[in-house]
Amino acid sequence: MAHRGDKTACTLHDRWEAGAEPDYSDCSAAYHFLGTRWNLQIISALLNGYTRFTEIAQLLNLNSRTLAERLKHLELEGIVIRQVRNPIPVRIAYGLTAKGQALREVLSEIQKWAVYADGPEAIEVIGKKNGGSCAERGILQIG
Amino acid sequence: MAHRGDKTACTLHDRWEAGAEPDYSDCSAAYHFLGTRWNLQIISALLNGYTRFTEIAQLLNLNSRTLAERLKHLELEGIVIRQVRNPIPVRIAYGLTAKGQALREVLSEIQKWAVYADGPEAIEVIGKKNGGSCAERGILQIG
DNA sequence: CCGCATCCAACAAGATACTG
DNA sequence: CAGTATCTTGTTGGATGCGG
Repeated sequence: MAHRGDKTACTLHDRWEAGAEPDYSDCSAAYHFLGTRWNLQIISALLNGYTRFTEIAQLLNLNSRTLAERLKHLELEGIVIRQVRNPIPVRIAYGLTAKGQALREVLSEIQKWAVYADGPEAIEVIGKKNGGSCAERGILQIG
Repeated sequence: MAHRGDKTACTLHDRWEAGAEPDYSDCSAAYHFLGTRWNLQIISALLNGYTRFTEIAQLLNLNSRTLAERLKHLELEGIVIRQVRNPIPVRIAYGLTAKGQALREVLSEIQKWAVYADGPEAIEVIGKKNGGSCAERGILQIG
């Protein structure tokens, strides 16, 4: 996942120097982070009160290796806290920092979008599996 | 179970029909989609008015193979439209459907979060506008 | 047992070259 | 310009195994 960094490198400064608009510049880091697989789901699980490693792994059907890796990243980002609750048997509780909890707004927006996206217009796709063609609906406007 | 090869035209509906549990929320499909690499950045670019293939590729430092793949996928999801503007020389304009534009709210929330997240903790980076070292603080893991 | 590290197969993304 | 073909590299995730 380090490919892009080599080229684009430090996004914030580079974009400023390049004269890019603040619109895009500030959040390429956030996009990259949120666009990393499982991060959204993990945060969602934590927001919903799940705190244990294996709980989350089972909930998301995620193997332990990847989960451990993601949690470590999230910890380094200051989004997740790791608390050792019990030494033996090992009991660890994961939770969100303030910065992590601030993502609740984002996740909430995503939920709203998901409902909208599944609701009005994505209804006739149900005949999947067979034809395989997924999108045939009339599409609307262009930016 | 393999969450791996989801790349093949796996739509939102495919996901929940495949047995994604609504346990933690009913939008795991949306999480999966938004959590797919490059999708957020591509949508952001489109929202910001970029319409051309090479434009987007350069903006994101993304190679053409992956960009083509992602755009095709986004088209199948009904989020992106591909319009042929000129046959020769080939001129194609990409844009967002209504469903895609509805993501503006989500991206906007992400921006807000990014500002907040960079604010209190990564002040040094934001403070200076001219060149120099990119990130002292570890928040921007980009890479 | 629980959390996590290590090894390894499978797949996704990058670089480059090439077509219309 | 907008892709496709192909080869190479990097990342992901399952199996396994270990320390506590």
